Amino acid sequence: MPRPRSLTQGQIAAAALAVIDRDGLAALSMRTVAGELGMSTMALYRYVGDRDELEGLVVELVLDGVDASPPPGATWQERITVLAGRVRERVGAHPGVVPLTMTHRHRSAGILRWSETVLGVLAEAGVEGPERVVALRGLLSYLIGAIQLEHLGPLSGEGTAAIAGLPRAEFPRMAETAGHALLIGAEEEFHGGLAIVLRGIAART
Amino acid sequence: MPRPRSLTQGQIAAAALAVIDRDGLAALSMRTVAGELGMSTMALYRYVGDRDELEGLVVELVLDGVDASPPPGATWQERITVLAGRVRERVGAHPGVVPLTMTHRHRSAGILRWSETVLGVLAEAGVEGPERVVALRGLLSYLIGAIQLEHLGPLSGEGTAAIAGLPRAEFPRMAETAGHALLIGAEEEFHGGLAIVLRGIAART
DNA sequence: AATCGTAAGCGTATGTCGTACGCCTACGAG
DNA sequence: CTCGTAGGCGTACGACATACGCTTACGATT
Repeated sequence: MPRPRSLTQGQIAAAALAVIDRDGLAALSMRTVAGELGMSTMALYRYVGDRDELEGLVVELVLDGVDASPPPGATWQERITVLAGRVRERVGAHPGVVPLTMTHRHRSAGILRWSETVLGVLAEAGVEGPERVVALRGLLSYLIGAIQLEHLGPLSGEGTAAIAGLPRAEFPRMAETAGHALLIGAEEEFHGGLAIVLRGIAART
Repeated sequence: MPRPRSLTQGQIAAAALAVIDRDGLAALSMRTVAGELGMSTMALYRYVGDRDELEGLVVELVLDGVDASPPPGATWQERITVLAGRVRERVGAHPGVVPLTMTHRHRSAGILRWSETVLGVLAEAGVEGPERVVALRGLLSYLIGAIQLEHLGPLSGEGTAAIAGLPRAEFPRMAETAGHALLIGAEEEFHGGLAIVLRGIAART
């Protein structure tokens, strides 16, 4: 009977994501998103309860875009690598939302499906019971940390600069390591770390 | 010649940390910290350039409290476990600062010393060159992710509730896994995941 | 075709935030 | 005793989230 809604939550989320992608996370506000949609600020509150919920929708939009279907791959390690890569790729396409993903991760049905698929692959690999819980959480921990390190770590090269300027006498290993670090790309680093975790799961006692 | 400073940056950071520990991260503002110190709001700006710098000081205070001395332990795995545990313990004592640690991590000299020590232990273990960089970053990724998962994951049990209410038919593995998850404490989960990473480093090709 | 209840959409207002700017004043060197 | 410097503070401004109440478009009913 009443007036129909003119926008879906998906359109709201898309507008917010557009603001973040264009002007950065700091530019996200109820005003900017409303402006992006051509509505007044308060009209937005007919669609979302508060700013927090808006952020949740953005994360949902990004994370639900992750393909959770069982991936190709000869071994279970390859399959999990594909699955992890999908998350990294999708989130990496919108670096601004990285800080939001942690707090709103649980709202995404897509990421739950993704977890379900990962658990299936782990089961294939013979990982069972509590061991499988620990493996999944370990994998998730690495994935979260690695993505954050990749996108929030340098922060305009501040970190790299700090390490480069370290007193070599007091930090001999760091200085040496910084040299090696230059030879390694982000991609290689991510997959190298992931390979460590996968070897660790495979080599369970 | 001029009037001497009446406060150190350490005292400022301690006041801010007290606010966070008592009233949560959301309560942190220039006004509340100034109030905690018994000064006016603007007096604070004689000590810190802006809010961002204040946050950096808090992270520094927390992270510099991590003992970076070479730890006891028969094997290198045990030594790294002790080192990682120190960070988890220290940060876990101030859960409110967890969201700040990622963005301001690099400002802490203490965490650099900690990294130096970790690199030393990895060297002992025979991990060299670029392989050592990947191992350190992998370890860091896991540590960051695990700590965040531990402190931002449940968020008033919202995540657990969401998983518990999942349609069993569509998410058979998740349902099964949730059951196992109840048997595992946070401590056990953290060390289990860390053990995976350490096994993965040990089993390097 | 006329009516009317409902919810969409908006304008205004409040309180909080970070912080720019300028004044006053305590201090220690001369 | 004096005076330049820098510490400390009050006021003010613009941006923010959001509570509240008004107006208006719509579609189901008459």
